[in-house]
Amino acid sequence: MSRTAANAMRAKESARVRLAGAPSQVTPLKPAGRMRRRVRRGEALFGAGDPFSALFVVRAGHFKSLASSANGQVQVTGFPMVGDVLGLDGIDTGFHQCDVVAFDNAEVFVLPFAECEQWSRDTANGQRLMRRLLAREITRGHDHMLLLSATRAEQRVAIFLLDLSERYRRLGESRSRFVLRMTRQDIGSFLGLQLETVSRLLSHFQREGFIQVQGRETSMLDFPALWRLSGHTPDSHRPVIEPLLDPQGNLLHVADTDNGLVRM
Amino acid sequence: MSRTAANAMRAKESARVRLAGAPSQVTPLKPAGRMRRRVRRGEALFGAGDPFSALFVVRAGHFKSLASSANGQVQVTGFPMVGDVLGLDGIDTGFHQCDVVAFDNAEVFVLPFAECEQWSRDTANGQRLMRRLLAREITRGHDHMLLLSATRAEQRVAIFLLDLSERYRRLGESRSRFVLRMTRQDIGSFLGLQLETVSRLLSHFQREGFIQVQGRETSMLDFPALWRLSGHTPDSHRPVIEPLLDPQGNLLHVADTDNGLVRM
DNA sequence: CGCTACATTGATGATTGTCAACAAGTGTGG
DNA sequence: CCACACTTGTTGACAATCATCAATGTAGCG
Repeated sequence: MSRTAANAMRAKESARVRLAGAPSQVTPLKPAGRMRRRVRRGEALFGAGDPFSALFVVRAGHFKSLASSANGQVQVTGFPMVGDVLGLDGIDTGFHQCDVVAFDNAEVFVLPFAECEQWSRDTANGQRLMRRLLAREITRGHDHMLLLSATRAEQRVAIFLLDLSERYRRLGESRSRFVLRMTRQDIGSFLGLQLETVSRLLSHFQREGFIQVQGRETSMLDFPALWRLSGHTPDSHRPVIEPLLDPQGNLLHVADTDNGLVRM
Repeated sequence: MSRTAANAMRAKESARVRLAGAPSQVTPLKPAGRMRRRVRRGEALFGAGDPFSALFVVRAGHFKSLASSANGQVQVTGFPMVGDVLGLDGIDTGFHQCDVVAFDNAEVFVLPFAECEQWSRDTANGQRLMRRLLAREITRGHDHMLLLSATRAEQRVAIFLLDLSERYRRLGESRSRFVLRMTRQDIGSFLGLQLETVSRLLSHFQREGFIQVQGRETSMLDFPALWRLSGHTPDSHRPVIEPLLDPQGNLLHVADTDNGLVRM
């Protein structure tokens, strides 16, 4: 089954189930998610210092986001992919604080921030959604800090692989076979390690039979072993991230009383 | 563009606009900041899993905030003090994700979240303030990640000391003499180091004449040296953090077009 | 006053960063 | 189409930093 089909099915079911419980919560929503922007491989969606005017939702492609300190130190803070929201870092100051660069030819939905603000003012759902997007970003930051302070490099790499795998699974793709879009250096920066350490550990995991790597082609062979190395358990992971848009680009509606979604 | 350049640009623009446009932005604000809560030394203001119902602004005292992962790993994510806002992490799920513990007998203003929501819906200023509080927390997270990925422990400790010094200065206290409220272990957790490493580096800094430490009594003796170790420059630091309340507990008002403050 | 938590310091070894060489893949231009 | 430069990835040798273990000292608190 194609990934699109799988997602459509899930979305449909989700809509049905939730509609029963929270019909009164449904309110009309402007189809602002129609505006799109293409970003070519290697190009930046936006850079630190750019004036902030819109949020973006990834529709296709893979990105990396980079935070940089004044002294020139740069760190990869994330690898956004389909369904992820970008640009939240610009809300505070009105200027983006991060660079976001595309790994491949990508496409994003553009949500002009003025509209988001309006929507956030006019509807309780909009307000909730905006708040939760921001709050989730904070939680993501905490998770990353915990990752960075994980003592052993082995542990960090294992967590990284499992996390990526889980994200692909949620998108309806294979959780055991995927392509690493980023370089070893990007991974290293994200994990607070040198690229050689990353390379060595991937090779090590392969020798142990936990994974198979050939360049960026990756297969997860032994999940239990990786979970053991990661120090976590499969279910100990974060709650499911609610998408803002469905695969067709329709805005979703966040109900109040539960964490469910209603398709508009 | 570098962060420094962006900040400089913003500051300049902000200054200009503030003088011209801000006064008309003033609107009445409910004095919700009057409700208080005391927290005794060692007690938790809230803990992970507690239902979220309010935000807090520190009025007096010192805290540490702790993020914990499912496997039991705990990390210090910050050392909130007077003027800092606590509880933002609970907005997403309705339950707090962090523990916040007082180092001394402390007092906080309580801002019931229902009021914040109402205020955020009814006034443009409220909306802005809420958003910016959240967005700032995201930026703070990025800064901490950069700190954690600073390669050398020496650098991390230097940054930690300078950051603390700067925060005290902003509160009108001495930037060169202060007391570390937290243990070496807390510092280590915050910096991703072992407590022994922290202790050793503080001793080392003292031998070099950069600081003087005696237990938790700390004097900063050689700022230039510390800046050099930190890899930063004094002005490369964060923009001034806007307080939510002034020292008397009056709510402040954030104007729209700039980053200035107007006292209500 | 003794207990407990906290801090300092030393010795040691493991993990990881650094430097270096080389291989493999990618894109460019002749 | 091939040669070439360039980026990326792998692997080895070595050194340095930092974690670990352990002993001792110190301050705060009942």
